[in-house]
Amino acid sequence: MHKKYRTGLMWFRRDLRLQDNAALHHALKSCEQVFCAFVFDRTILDSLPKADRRVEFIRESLVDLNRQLAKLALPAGLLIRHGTALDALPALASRLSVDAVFANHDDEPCSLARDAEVLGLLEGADVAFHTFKDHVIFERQEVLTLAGQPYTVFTPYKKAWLKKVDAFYLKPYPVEKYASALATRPADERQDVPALAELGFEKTNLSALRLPTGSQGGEALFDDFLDRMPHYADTRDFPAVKGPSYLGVHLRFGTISIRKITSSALAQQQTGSEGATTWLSELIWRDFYAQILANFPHAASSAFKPGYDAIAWEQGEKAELLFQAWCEGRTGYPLVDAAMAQLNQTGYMHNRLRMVTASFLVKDLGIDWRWGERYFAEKLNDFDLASNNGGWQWAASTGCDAQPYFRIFNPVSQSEKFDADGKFIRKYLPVLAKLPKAALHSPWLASPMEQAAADVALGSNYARPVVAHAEARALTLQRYALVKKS
DNA sequence: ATCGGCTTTGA
DNA sequence: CAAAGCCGA
Repeated sequence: MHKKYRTGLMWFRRDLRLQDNAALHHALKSCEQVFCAFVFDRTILDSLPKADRRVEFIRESLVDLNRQLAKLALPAGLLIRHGTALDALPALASRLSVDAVFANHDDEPCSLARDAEVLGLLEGADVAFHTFKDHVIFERQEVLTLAGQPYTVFTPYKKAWLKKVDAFYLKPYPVEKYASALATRPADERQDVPALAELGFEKTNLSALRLPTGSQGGEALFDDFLDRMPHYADTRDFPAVKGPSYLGVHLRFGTISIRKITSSALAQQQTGSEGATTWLSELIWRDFYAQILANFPHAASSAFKPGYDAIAWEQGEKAELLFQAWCEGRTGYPLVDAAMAQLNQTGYMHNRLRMVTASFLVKDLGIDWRWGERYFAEKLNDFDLASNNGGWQWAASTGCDAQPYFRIFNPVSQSEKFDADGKFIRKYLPVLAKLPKAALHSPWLASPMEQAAADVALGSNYARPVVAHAEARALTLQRYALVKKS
């Protein structure tokens, strides 16, 4: 059988799986032999904290990937580099005498710029660079309005998405049956994955969190979610309930196939499952925001709606202190503080709470949404620029299809509604655990006797509210009213 | 070009 | 039930 290339290189990035992988599939089909590589990219890694759960997640997922490669074709395995992509890719291509490099799309602005540079370098060395859609169902300009423009409102986008989706777009890209094209890893390459310390990182509490890594972990989590999917619509809003799929981090690093889980959601939807419909909607949100970022990259650094960059956010020392209090979960609003504790301790935050904490930062503290966006970017295991940015802009009312600015979450009613018996708050704020249910959502309203009986001393072992919500709300309405005049 | 409709609400 | 403003057909 004649193939287009003799030797290819599969460059893994945010697609750390062998099942249903577009670029790998195409590489194996078009090359007689395919090497597999991963680069721990210093341009990304060097700015991360020394203990970062994502780096550990990636490393463990690579161990899994490496093991699976060996299982598929014994002499195969990952070639791992610690450096910059700009150095490593041309070097690998030259060392292995590669005719073409294969990778999956990553449409974040920095990644696109990096890939453009890599393309230039490879072209100069007469090496082809092929990239493929892999981590969304529809990307870039695939779903457009009748006028041929990208959608900026979710609901019509979703309708068009659902109309367009069919078996063709959900078909897996098989890998296993082409495994014979996997190349033998050169004998002088190390066979294991570097330890965290070798990469300059420290161990985190990842293993204690029992967050399964690698595509094996992704599959296990998805299997676990399948039984819960029918209840998703009823359970997803309550942070104390195991309602969500917890697949965010696996979608982020490609340790689960979006086509596989979307097919499953669509199939369950056919059976009339409301939960599947709601969950599918969440997957479509992910495509929506990826598409927004690809078509409107300015949103990565400024308000989607230009006028909103004129808002005068709080600045200076007072704002810094309030921001610190928010980051560390010391705002005095239990649901907000418990949510931030969850983020800080686990790298995960329940989606409902992402909205609550974002709304609180922007609309109660009057702080620039980008500060919060940056903090989430540093802490979230499942951090994805497109979704994180979209979520923050939505909460700040600066985005496309944003929440109207006068809609301001009330942190106490959200707490009463979505953590009614305080199970979540008690878990992450044990200091409040003894407060009766009625006092838990707004401890400052509890009588001194009640507080004392629960060993709560406001201003000492738990914060007093840093702002009064009603006043903050009024201020925010003023702050945003100025936008209309610009 | 008009018009229905807009994830997640607050009071 | 009130609260902009504009997207998308």
